[in-house]
Amino acid sequence: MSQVLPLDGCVGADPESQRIALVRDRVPDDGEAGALAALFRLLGDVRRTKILYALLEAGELCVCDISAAVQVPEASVSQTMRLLRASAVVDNRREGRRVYYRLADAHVRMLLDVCRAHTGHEVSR
Amino acid sequence: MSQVLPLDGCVGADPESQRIALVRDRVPDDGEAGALAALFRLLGDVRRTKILYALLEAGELCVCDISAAVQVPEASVSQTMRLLRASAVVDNRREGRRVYYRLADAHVRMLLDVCRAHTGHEVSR
DNA sequence: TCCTCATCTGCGTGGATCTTCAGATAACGT
DNA sequence: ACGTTATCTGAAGATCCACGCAGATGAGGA
Repeated sequence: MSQVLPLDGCVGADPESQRIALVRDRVPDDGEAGALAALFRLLGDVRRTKILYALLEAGELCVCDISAAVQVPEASVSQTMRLLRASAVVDNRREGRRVYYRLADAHVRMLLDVCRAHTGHEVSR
Repeated sequence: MSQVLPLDGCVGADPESQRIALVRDRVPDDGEAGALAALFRLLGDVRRTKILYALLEAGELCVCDISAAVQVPEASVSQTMRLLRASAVVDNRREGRRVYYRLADAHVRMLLDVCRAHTGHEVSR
């Protein structure tokens, strides 16, 4: 493990440093920050991003449909969906030999919308 | 480049496959998906996540303040901020020998809020 | 001008992650 | 029960990226 930082530099004993101490206490700890980062990292892949936006458009798709929609081998899609489902980003529903996937909740849809808005490729609705 | 997939599997010529074709056209292309994924990936790191939430709390912090708040060497913070600034996730302002960073816009703040809400660590406001 | 402090940059290494292949499992129709 | 189709799983190889050090740059004060 890394030793505690000396806390030198421009930080002194002024009221300013007390403000920093307050911020330090409110910053997410390793556990929470890890969970938050894991969610973002899950969305941070071109293939997964395409799949998620396909689901955002279509509402519900099975593996072979996703494969056709984003031009990715079915085995890869399946593996990707496992990751997304493990982190509750998507839900699944079995119907016969097909497994249909959909975005898990409104939070995920909101993340996708806000991100697209930020990058400027906003969709005219 | 990768050859086009055979499009076999469960996809036929039914109206269903036409729906899939429509979805395929609306899925972000490699360029846009790359930009979207890059933004998410940028947020998908424990260190960066902590820094961003620190900025969300504090509003504006200089490199040495961030270093103290998240317990990370200043050089590492500096390097991290360069990445975040390159993708317009944060803005910076120079004042004397200090450089103050802040979250770039409301979109970023919204992403952080929604993500925190999804992981269940919601803040009481 | 010289010195100090805050910040920035380049490089090498280690670890984590994505991709693909090949086979296993599950469900349906006959 | 058998064969076919859709989906899932495990492992190996290649790739990418973060981390930390060590030195460079820029700004301010004496």
